[in-house]
Amino acid sequence: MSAFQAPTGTRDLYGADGARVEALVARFAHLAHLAAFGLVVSPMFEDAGVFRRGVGETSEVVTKEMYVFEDKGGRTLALRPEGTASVVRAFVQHRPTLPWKAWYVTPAFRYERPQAGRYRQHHQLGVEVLGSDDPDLDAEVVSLLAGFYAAVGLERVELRVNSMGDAGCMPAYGASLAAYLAARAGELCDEHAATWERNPLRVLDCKRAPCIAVREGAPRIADALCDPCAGHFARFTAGLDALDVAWRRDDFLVRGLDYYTRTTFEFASLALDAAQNGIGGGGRYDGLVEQLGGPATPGIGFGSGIERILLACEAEGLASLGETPLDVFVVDVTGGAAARDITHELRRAGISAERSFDGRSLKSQLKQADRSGARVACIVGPEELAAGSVTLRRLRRLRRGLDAAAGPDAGQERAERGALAATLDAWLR
RNA sequence: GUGGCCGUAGCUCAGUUGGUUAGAGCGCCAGGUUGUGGCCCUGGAGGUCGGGGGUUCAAGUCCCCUCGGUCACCCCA
Repeated sequence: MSAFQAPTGTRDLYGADGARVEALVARFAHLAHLAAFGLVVSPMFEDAGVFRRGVGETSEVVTKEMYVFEDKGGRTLALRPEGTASVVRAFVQHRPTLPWKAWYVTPAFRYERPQAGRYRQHHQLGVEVLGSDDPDLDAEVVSLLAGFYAAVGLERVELRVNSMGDAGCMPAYGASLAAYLAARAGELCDEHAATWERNPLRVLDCKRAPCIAVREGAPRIADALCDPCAGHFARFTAGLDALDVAWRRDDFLVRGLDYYTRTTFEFASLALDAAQNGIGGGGRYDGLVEQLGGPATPGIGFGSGIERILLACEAEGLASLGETPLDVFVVDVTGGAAARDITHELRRAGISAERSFDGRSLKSQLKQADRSGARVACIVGPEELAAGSVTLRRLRRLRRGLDAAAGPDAGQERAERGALAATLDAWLR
């Protein structure tokens, strides 16, 4: 047991996990660029008020789980529990031209008991668009996330969508829901029997049988939407159809952060257990910019959890995600200068290359080459050094079809040092 | 924050009613083969038995506390 360990609920991602994260971020960045999103990098901590007002005073993410601390200047700061509030704060501060389309990758911090797929530091990929309430944009944003999951290789993903109305129709719906719940408050689960008055919408989201029974007879959001909100939702879902994004309406989809209006959506992995199967979600937040002191500006975005995506990939058996075999392993038993120079030369030519250090034996170096997964070993011994050449040897993934009886020298040949990169290009093609 | 289960080598785990220098497999390093990896053989490194306290002649083993992991609830990515 080492003296220091990663803090509770945190972990180190490295090796195969590190490669997977790299692949996820690269694919997301690529898709974001194709859709004209620009990267935004914001501080991981903010004035705690940014999250209190931005995420919502009543959300549990803020009331129970936020990492709040005082710095040496007496400022009350908080580690970001999610990405949207910071990006919106940056928008209000800098006022970029509209529409502003930003993507990000960020750690997020929540103080809670760790569990499968739930950590005190997790990582999210996301986008935000400020400055348009066009429902076609909603479809574009959701389509981006759906396309990302598809590009990663996930197939068992379900999209649920809903509309939470706006400041015009939501208060009336909240009142009618509250009136309905008041009449049946005794039938709710223990948790919500105590809290339904403060946030009646949360009852719709409850997974316990008593609340599920109660909500069956509850007023429906769909019936309560005003004409503009209903029209917005209809255009949004028509957009999803046009973009070939499969979706399912869920009247009870009520997300946990307070800022959502109109469009809300959630992607769940059907390969994961229900407890932590949410891999990404988001929605529209047309009042958030004002909440943070900016001019009335509509916005929409999503966040998707990298650790959850990794779990979903594992559950779907996508083992090869991020696997990028090394091209060449340089084996040098003449002192290391040749390895030093050849790896440099290959890398400059765009060929990935590794070598061993510390003057290991030929056997040891070849063993390392094998283990590295490299496709080709480039061997330099005294003979090659004297002749100005190298020996190229196919390693395991290039040896299919080579007869073992053909001898130890099968699948290898000499190449001139001067033509090395060109020869390897042909081998690796 | 509440509850269940679990902490022995880098990893997966054995370790008898408490009894001498705590073991195996895998992995790692070296050698067998001073020019050929994967298979095989031999050897080696690597452990304050999560930490602290207690009981005992004696604790990996029993008791208490604590830290950590894991799973579930809550909530969420």
